[in-house]
Amino acid sequence: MNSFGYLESPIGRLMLTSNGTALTGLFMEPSRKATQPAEGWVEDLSIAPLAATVLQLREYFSAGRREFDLPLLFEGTTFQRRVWQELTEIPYGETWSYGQLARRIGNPNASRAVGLANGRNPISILVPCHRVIGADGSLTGYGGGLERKRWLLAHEGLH
Amino acid sequence: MNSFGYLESPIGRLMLTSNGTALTGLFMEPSRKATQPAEGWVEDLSIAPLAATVLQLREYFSAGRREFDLPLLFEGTTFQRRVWQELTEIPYGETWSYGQLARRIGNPNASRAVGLANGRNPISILVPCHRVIGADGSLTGYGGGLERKRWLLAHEGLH
DNA sequence: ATATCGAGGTCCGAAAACGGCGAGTATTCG
DNA sequence: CGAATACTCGCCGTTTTCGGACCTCGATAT
Repeated sequence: MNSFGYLESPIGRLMLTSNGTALTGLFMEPSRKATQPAEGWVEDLSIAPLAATVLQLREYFSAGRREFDLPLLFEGTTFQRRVWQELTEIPYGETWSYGQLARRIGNPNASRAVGLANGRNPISILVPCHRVIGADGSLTGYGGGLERKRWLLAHEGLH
Repeated sequence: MNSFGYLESPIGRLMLTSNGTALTGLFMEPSRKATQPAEGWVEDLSIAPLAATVLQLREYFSAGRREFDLPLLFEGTTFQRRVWQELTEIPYGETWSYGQLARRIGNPNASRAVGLANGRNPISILVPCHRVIGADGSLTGYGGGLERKRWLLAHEGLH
């Protein structure tokens, strides 16, 4: 049973989705991603994975929570899952470059592909794709808009 | 809720599948088709569509039932559904050629494509693809093996 | 700063291959 | 001479393959 729900946050409304046992998505509102719930989905924030996510996100935004402990389910290609998995290794308040990430997953030259996979990250914030920036320190891009990327990094004490 | 179950028959074990309200598949055992139930499926022959199918199949095999009255759900392309729908019009104990069938659905030259769609028929026996043979009377082919095609036609009093 | 080029995964559309055929010609055999 | 086979070729929806284009980069050269 697929469920979803919304949560207000300092960077706008967030949409959460779950397959019932794990979190499958966390999208920012005005993005061209699929923020529309699919057919047959049920709006219900009370199920365990979503309720826990709401709790921890609130703590992240207001109480300085630095890490998350939630069941995540990555739906994507092998390469994408490897990238997303590795993203969760980036510590709070730290940034890596796309190239660094590429080397970490064993494809030293795949930095551009990493950028692509980064952009397809279905679980923003929790999978901190916002902590990846250009090798020269520029922000380069962000699915939810550079404004939010800047906000998140600042919130984590950077820049 | 997807359910499935097995039924022994004179031509071997049959696998039945249902989406809960209609029959979605009837496969013969040693065929390279997906006779493996997919993840999340439940083995349960007692639900209405499957129970009714079992009943009517038993009558077909042992008591000479000539027609079926069951809720079928065709999952396929537009063309395939048109072919499968038309297949159900072939009377018991009769055979059509692939070309005849092609003409019936309005694509006189699509006899070969009809053969393809025929081979993809997900609901064997009930959708009597075994009643389609070559224009010269040869059996040509059958997903469950020519042996079974011959058996079924003989069972319906042919040859 | 800006331009250039090379890198790798993914998406998309085009093209080709693939069959449970059929009709029309050859060939082969009594 | 027929009447079976064998071969050829066109038919058509589907599947697979293939080639570019695209992109949240990075290193190098102006």
